Amino acid sequence: MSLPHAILTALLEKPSSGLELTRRFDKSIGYFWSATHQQIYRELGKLEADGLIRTLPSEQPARGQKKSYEVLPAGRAELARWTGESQDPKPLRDTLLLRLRAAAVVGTEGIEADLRRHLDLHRRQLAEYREIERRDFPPGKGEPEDRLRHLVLRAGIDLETFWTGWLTHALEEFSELPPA
Amino acid sequence: MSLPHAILTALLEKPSSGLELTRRFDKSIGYFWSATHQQIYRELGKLEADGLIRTLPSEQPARGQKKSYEVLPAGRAELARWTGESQDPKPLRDTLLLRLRAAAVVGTEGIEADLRRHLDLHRRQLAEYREIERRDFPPGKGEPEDRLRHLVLRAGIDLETFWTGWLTHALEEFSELPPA
DNA sequence: CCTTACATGTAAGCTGTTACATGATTTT
DNA sequence: AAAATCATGTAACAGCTTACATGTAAGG
Repeated sequence: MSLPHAILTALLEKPSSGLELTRRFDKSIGYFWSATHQQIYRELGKLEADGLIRTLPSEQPARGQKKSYEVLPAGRAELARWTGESQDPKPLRDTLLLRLRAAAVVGTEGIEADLRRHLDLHRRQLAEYREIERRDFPPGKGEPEDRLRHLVLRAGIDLETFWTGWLTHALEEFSELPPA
Repeated sequence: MSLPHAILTALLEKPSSGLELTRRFDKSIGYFWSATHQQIYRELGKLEADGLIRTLPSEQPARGQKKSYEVLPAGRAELARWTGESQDPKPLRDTLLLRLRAAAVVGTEGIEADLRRHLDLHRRQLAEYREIERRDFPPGKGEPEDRLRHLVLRAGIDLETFWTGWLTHALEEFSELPPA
């Protein structure tokens, strides 16, 4: 149950409307926690009902009208509590690895092209992360909050580096495999 | 929708009962696709209803009695189709990275201890994978199926290597951060 | 006006999680 | 005979996905 906390974090960084949040979940936040607009609207309703956020007083709510939210003290407290809590890492669930394991049984027909496609996607993502790093985190120390955010971005960079490396290796293996 | 295909793969590798599958999902298969026994029993029912698997003829089904399944030709065909299909990689969803991002806003209270705990867990997992590699994949070429399975295990090893490296780096950063 | 983009929301279905229920087998 | 373990299953709920519905605002 992390979506409400992802939204609280986003709103603390900057009060936003549902659609603005959706946009931000397609970028920075979405790099490690994705969500659709339906998830976000539903969760905003719950958070408001629970008294963790409220609509900005300046704007009057109406259907089809923009409605921005900000975090209340109770919301900040809940986020701090959740952040400091001990949590177990979730077991991995990766379709591509599963498909490779299946391919060992039913044959590799068609999967090599998709490995190439994934490699390309991960290379693009890696390039994007590196560009963000160059732009937002110039060499030098910076504020503690920036160092934490840089650390998170570093995880993204290292993960994409892993995938591109592993996929490259996988494709080499395929080129040595007997043809189907 | 990958659980049925994970089960088909497991059953092709070896016909099994629900509980045996559950055990195997706690080990090898579960390293990249986890599932609880309730998910497995429900899915076995669906797969049987869809004519993709059947109970072994030798055993008569009864509540509380062991009931083993094997894959039918239609099941193998469906697995081959799914394996060769083009699929997009799922966006990352990682709670630890989210918590770090939240910590940049609400403070790092309590999170450092959990980073240490995660580092320890990932080190153990890495050691386990390396032991499996040593035991099951001795140097030398081997059969194509084995090379594919080795490739999958390699992904696990490289992923755990990434996490241990990144967590070590993260803890170094924390030691340089001003105390809360 | 008409279309497009913006903005919020409803509904249904599927997947995953947690707690519990029931019968069979083995051990003490 | 009781207790523990094996094995399968039911029920309820929470979370995510997909498709659709509704209204507003801006540009041509």
